[in-house]
Amino acid sequence: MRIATWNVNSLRTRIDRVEALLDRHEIDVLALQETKAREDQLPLMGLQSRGYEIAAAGTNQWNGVAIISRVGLEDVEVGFPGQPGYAKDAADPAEPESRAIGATCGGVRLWSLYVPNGRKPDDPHYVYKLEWYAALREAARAWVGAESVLVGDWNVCPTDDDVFDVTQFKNSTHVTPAERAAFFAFAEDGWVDTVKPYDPGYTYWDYYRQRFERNRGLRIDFLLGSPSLAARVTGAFVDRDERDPAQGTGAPSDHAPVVVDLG
DNA sequence: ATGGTCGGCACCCGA
Repeated sequence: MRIATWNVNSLRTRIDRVEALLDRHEIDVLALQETKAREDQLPLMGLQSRGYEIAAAGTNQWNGVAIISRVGLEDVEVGFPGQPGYAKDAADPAEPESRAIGATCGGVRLWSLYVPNGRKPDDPHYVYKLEWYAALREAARAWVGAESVLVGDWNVCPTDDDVFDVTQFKNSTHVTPAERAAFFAFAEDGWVDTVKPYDPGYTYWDYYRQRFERNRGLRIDFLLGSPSLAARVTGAFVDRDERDPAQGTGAPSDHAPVVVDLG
């Protein structure tokens, strides 16, 4: 079985690229982030004609996630237990908890995750990000004993090797000790980075300043497997060609898809 | 310290 994750930066804008990706790599299960589409806006025809089902949640802003599967899509769950929302102010209710969707596909429990960006280390969104990480870790303890995988845009560079130049991130999120600790806490619970042994390369390049052409990227998209799922991994790769502005039609997403094979 | 480029219920704001 072949699973993949991709921060697509608008599913409607890039539906042709999604379909081409599924075809090109014969992907069985694809997790998407930043779909920027409500359920009533999903482009379904080309997916259904290829034999895929889709489950999605979110708004048309940044927090949309989805799972596309041709090996079954069961027990769909929007949001994980205890997932915090973000309240813009005391009077407003927390925003909809739509940055995580889970499903069982081909016997594997998969979560498509978009970890909150955090904006700036002194921003309330940064505190929210750390709370979100802690709540996810707690919820994930219930899944680590089964064949499970946590995939998506984690919005963190775990080590300095995962940033093209860490000195440019002095007052930025993604590299702070607290974010890195929040990410590495998953390893303490048994979660395994399934991609790094096969491809430790960047997965994101900013649209500005020809960052892709100069290979000045970040590694922030991960597939963390439970021990029993990690034992099945036979290979993995980052599809850099999908990020190449010189290939394909129209602007690419700023993230590359990440693919993992299970034996 | 800026600015550069994307996307969307858009002419700004968040990534």
